[in-house]
Amino acid sequence: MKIGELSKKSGCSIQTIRFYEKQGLFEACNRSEGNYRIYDASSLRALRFIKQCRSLDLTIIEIKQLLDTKNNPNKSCTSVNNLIHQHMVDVTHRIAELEELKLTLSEMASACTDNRKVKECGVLQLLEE
Amino acid sequence: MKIGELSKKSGCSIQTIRFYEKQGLFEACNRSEGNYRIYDASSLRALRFIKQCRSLDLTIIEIKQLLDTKNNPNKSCTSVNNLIHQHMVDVTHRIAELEELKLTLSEMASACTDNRKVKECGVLQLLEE
DNA sequence: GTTGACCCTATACTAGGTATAGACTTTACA
DNA sequence: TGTAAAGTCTATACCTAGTATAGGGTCAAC
Repeated sequence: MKIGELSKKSGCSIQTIRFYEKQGLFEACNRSEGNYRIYDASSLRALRFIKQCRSLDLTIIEIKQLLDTKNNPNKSCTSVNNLIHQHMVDVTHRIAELEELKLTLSEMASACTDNRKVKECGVLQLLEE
Repeated sequence: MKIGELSKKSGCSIQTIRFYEKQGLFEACNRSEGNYRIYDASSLRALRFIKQCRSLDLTIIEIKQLLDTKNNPNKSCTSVNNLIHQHMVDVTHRIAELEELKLTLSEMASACTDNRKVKECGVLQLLEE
């Protein structure tokens, strides 16, 4: 199949597929006589794997490491477990930050009401502090 | 005061201060004979305002709009209230996304234990799906 | 033969900075 | 007075994970 079909089947844009290839994440594939990229079912599986990882917010470098690990079936998978665990820690931390931000924003919001003038705006006054 | 002192007092790096100036967020200031930037107390207040806004995750464009609004003291401050409100909505939404991600990650994590081999790794198997 | 859909590469752009290189200015000290 | 160190200047490149565009080539149908 050509890149357009792979794009539709995978849900990745054509640009993204070419981008992944350039990043060394997605193997460069065979080309047709006219220099078109030609993919098969295993390309689709590989791309879906990448997409799954991205949906977990793994970085491209981390995904590369995962792919590397996958190529050594007899090694220990500890690094994979660690990666997931560290991500959970990071996400938990980020959530806490955002909760705090939300609180600050709600305090801001309650410092003012509509229909005031800029010079009386409670929000702007808080921002000045 | 020179940029180094302003940097220390504001907590913004020197690069960041120059970056804000370039973005039109922070007014270009007077220069010394040797072309050094010279700031005063009002520069510090302005920079702190910007820093407050950035700590709320307001974008540079949004901060510009706030600064613009501040220059019209007699206009209504509705746009300021809307900005804060919209940010709360965005943050709330982002938190929900991250909570979902966290759940997915924890399901992933519990699919495997350390000391397995890569080919038996429960995390990798989930990622293949 | 020409139209339209598809594909190619290369390059620039996004946000909010950070990091360098190479040069100039100022300050401190001997 | 000379010099070394610290501070500052501009310009440029880099970061992430793509997205957008320009300018061209390929392929199938009509």
